[in-house]
Amino acid sequence: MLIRLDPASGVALFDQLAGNIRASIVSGRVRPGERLPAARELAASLDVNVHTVLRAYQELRDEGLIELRRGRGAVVAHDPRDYSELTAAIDAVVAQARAHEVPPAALAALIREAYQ
Amino acid sequence: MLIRLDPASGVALFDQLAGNIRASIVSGRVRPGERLPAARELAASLDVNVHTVLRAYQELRDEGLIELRRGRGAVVAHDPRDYSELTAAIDAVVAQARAHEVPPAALAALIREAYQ
DNA sequence: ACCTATTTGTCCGTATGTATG
DNA sequence: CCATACATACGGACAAATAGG
Repeated sequence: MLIRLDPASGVALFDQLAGNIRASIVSGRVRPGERLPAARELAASLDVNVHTVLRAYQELRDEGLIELRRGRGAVVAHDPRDYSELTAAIDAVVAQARAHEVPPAALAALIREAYQ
Repeated sequence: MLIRLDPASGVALFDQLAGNIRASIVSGRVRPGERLPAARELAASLDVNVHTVLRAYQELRDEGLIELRRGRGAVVAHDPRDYSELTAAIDAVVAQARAHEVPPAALAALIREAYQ
């Protein structure tokens, strides 16, 4: 995975990194099930702190793009299949969220809560 | 604001803190426009690290509950709304997701996609 | 069943940058 | 100009889950 970071770009390193990896995933250059480098490895090779990589990874995890497990590492998530009933329910929820101007992150938090 | 944290609870300190403040906001105990204590202040009074408080604050910011500005601090966002229809739609989506055994991460990805 | 290495998760500490007032 | 306060990044430490021998 070819990643270049520019500390003087104005955009945070962890965001540059997340953006870089995100592009690789959505473009299909890294495929579902594939494992990303360990955070400490990647940090060393990019010459940044582990926390910076972990924050990028956690950002991607929150977006559902990768899965993080202790001892296992970061793995690109499998594409969610579409089910018609589910997508209908999703459309309804999104419509409501839009109507109430609820931002995506808040909606995600509400749903996570409801899930448990 | 009366906050108590339990380091041995199993749930992360920053999550306990975010949950505590979130409850205060949605219940109306702290009102829109009201300013939360500065991160370093709150950290000192709770005897935790500044990062822990900042992470909790940023979690709430991502949910749209508070606004963070350098030099100004954390302010409760002002948008009193009725969420009953939204929560009903959320319940429906969660029920569908459960029925189809769609994990939370995948659901979040689907909703995020539908949002755009 | 046990131990060890791997890897993320959290927390602490410190330093510097940058927008606000 | 100056104090305030969040934003980012670095470093170190230990915990907890996972995988493999």
